[in-house]
Amino acid sequence: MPEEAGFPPAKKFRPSAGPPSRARSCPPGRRAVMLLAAGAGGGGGGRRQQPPLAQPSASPYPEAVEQQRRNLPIFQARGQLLAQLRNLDSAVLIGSGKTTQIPQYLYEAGIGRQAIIAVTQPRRVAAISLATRVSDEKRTELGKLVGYTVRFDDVTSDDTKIKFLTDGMLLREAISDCLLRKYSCIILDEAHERTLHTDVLFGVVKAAQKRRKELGKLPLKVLVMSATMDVDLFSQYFNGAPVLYLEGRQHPIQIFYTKQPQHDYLHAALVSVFQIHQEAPSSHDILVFLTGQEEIEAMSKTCRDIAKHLPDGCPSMLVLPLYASLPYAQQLRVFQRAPKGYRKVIISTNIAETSITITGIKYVVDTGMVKAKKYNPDSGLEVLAVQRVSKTQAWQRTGRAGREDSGICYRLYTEDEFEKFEKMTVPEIQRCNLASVMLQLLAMKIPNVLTFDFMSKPSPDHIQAAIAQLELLGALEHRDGQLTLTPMGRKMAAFPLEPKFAKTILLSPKFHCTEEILTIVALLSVDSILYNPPSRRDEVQSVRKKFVSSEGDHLTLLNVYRTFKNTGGNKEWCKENFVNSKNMMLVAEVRAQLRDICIKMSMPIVSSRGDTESIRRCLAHSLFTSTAELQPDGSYATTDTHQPVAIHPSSVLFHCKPACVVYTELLFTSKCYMRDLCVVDAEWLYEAAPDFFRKKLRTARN
DNA sequence: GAGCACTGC
Repeated sequence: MPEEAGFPPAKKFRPSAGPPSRARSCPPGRRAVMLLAAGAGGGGGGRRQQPPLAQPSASPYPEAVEQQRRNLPIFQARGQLLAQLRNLDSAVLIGSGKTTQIPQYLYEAGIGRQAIIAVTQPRRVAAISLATRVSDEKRTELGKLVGYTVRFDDVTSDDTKIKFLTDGMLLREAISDCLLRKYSCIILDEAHERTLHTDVLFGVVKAAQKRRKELGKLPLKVLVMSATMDVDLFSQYFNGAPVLYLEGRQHPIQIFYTKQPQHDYLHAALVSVFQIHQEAPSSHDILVFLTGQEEIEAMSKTCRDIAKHLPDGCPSMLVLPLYASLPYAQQLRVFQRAPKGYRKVIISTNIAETSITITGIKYVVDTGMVKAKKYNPDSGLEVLAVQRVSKTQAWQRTGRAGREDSGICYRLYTEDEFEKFEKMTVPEIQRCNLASVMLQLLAMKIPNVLTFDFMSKPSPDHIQAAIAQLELLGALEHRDGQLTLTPMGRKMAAFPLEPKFAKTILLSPKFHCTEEILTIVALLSVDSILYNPPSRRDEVQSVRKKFVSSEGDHLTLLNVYRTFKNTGGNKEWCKENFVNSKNMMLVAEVRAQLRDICIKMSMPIVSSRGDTESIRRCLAHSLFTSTAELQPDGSYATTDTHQPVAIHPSSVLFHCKPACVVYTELLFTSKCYMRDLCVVDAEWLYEAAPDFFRKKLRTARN
C-alpha cells in the first residue's frame, strides 16, 4: 500500500447501505420491515448501468425477460410489499434495484390504475433509460403503456399508465394543476440526493395529497425511494410514513484510511494511483475523485508523463479525464474498454458520483474534497469553494468501486478526519438563490409561500431575499395581506428560466429586439458554448477574434450563434471554432421553446436588425440590480452594495475598462468575479429603476 | 490582473 499515505489494514463494508454497523439490521421502532437476502438471482438488478444515451436492448426472448424479473431479489418481497402499499397513503422505501420493478408491481396489482403512476428522477437520461427498460420488460412500445416526459421530449400517449419524468418536469406540471389530478401515485426516486426540484416537490406533493383528501377526490399515494439509510426525515415529513427495507444486491468493498492527515491531497492521490498500478492486474480500473477541470487536466498530464517511465512488466496506463464541460465525444471514452495490457485511470469530478456510472471500476481513490457552491442571501453572492465532502458523499464515492464485483477504496484522509465530516450534504435548497422556487410556488397559488412546508426549511432571510428580488422585478403585489403575482409575474413564471431572464424577454418588445434577446437568453441559460482547452489557449484566442464584440460577452455570444446559423452550423464548424456542439444544439432547442412561449402569449417577435444599442438598453433595463462601475483607482465595485468585483478572465472585456457594465452572475472563487458582461450607459440604469438607485445611493453615502 | 462543481425547467 502507498507508504507515504500510510494506509492501515482494511475495513469491509457494504456500499449502498452505509457503514457496516447499520447495514444489516434495521433501526428499531419501525412499523413495517422487510429484509431481503443479498446476492440472489441473476438479471440486471433493475438499476441503470449503461452510459448515457446507450440504447438498452430488448431481449429477443420475452419469457426470458419475465424469468429475469422473477429472479430479482425484490421479487420475493412482492406480495408482502403490495399488501402494505395497497393500504398506505405514503411510504418510504430504502435499498437499490427497485425503480424498474415497483411501478410495474403496482400496475400489475391494479393499484393506481384509475390514473397514472408517475416516477420522478433528478436526471433526464435516467428517466429516459428507465422508461425504455420498463417498456421492454412489459413488451410494449415505448410511449404506450410506459412512457417518459423530459424537457424537449414527451414520449407518452393517452394509453400511458406508467410515466417516468424529471422532477423539474412534474414541478412545471404542478403550475397548471397543483392537485396533480392526472396521477394516482407519485414515486419520488433518488430522494437521498435532495436536489432542489425534489425538495420542492416533496412540499407540493404533500400539499396535493392533503388537499385531495379534504376535497374527497381520488387519493394520491406517495412513495419516497432512497438509496441511503438516513430516512427518518422523509418518514417524519410524510406524517410518520412506514419505512420498508429492501436489501438489494451489493458487493463488499475494502476501505483503507491514511494513517496521517494528508496536507497535499493531489500528491497523495498520485502516489496511490501508482502504487495500485504497480501491484494490481491491468484489468482493474481506477477512479480518482478530484475537484475541478484544471486539477484534473494537470493530474492527467502528470500521470501520463510518469507512466512513460515505469519499469518493464508494469501495465500501460490509459489516463482519462472526466468532467461536465468536457466535449461529449471525450466523455464517452470512459465507457470504452481499454486495449489489452492497459489500465484505465479515470480522473473525475463528482460527476462520477451520481450522474455517470462507469462499469469495471475496482479501485476508488477518494481525496475527500469537492468543489461546491454556497449562497449568501445577504450579499446575493455565490461562492464556489473547495471543501470537505460529507459522509454521505464519501459513501457514495466508495460505492462506485463495488458495482459489479468486490472493490477497494482508498480514502486519502484518516478515520478520525472522516468521523468529523458532516453527516449529510446540505440540501441544495439551503444553498441557492430561491427566486425561481418562490415564483413557481406563487404561480401554483400556494397560500403562504413565506411559511411553505419545506422538509429542510431555508432561513427566513434566504426566503426574504428571494421575495425582495421578485418585487424588484415587478412580479409581486400585496393583496389582502397576501403575496400574489402581478400579471408580469404570472407571465414570468411561464418561462423555464431564472426570473430575471424571463423579465428580459418580456421587456424586449419595448426595445424591438426580441429575436436577439431570445438568442442571448438561450445562450446564457445553458453551459457555455465556448470550449477552452487550456493547452491550446493561443489557438483559441486567434480563432475567437472574429466573433469578439467590444460591447461585451452577450453580443459576442450572439455573433457566434449567428455565424453558426449562417454557415449552416454543423459539428465540423464547431470543432474548428472551439465551440461545444452539444451545448450549441441545446441553445437552439431552448430558443425554440422560449419563442413558442412568446407566441402563445401573443408577444410581437421582431428583430433590432443590427442595432446593438437597443439590445444593450434592454439588458440594462432588466438586469439593473446586477451592475458595476469603474472606480477612480481602476477597480470595479457593484453599483448597489459597493462590493469590490473584478472582470472574469473568460470575458472578452477582461483587458478593457468600460465605465459601466451589467453582468449576469457574480461568482466568488479566488476573487469576486463578474461573468458575462455587457457595456451599458449609466444613464440607462437610472432611467430603468430611478427609485432603486436613489435608495441605493443614499444608503451607500451613509 | 489570470479562471469556471453538478443538475434541471
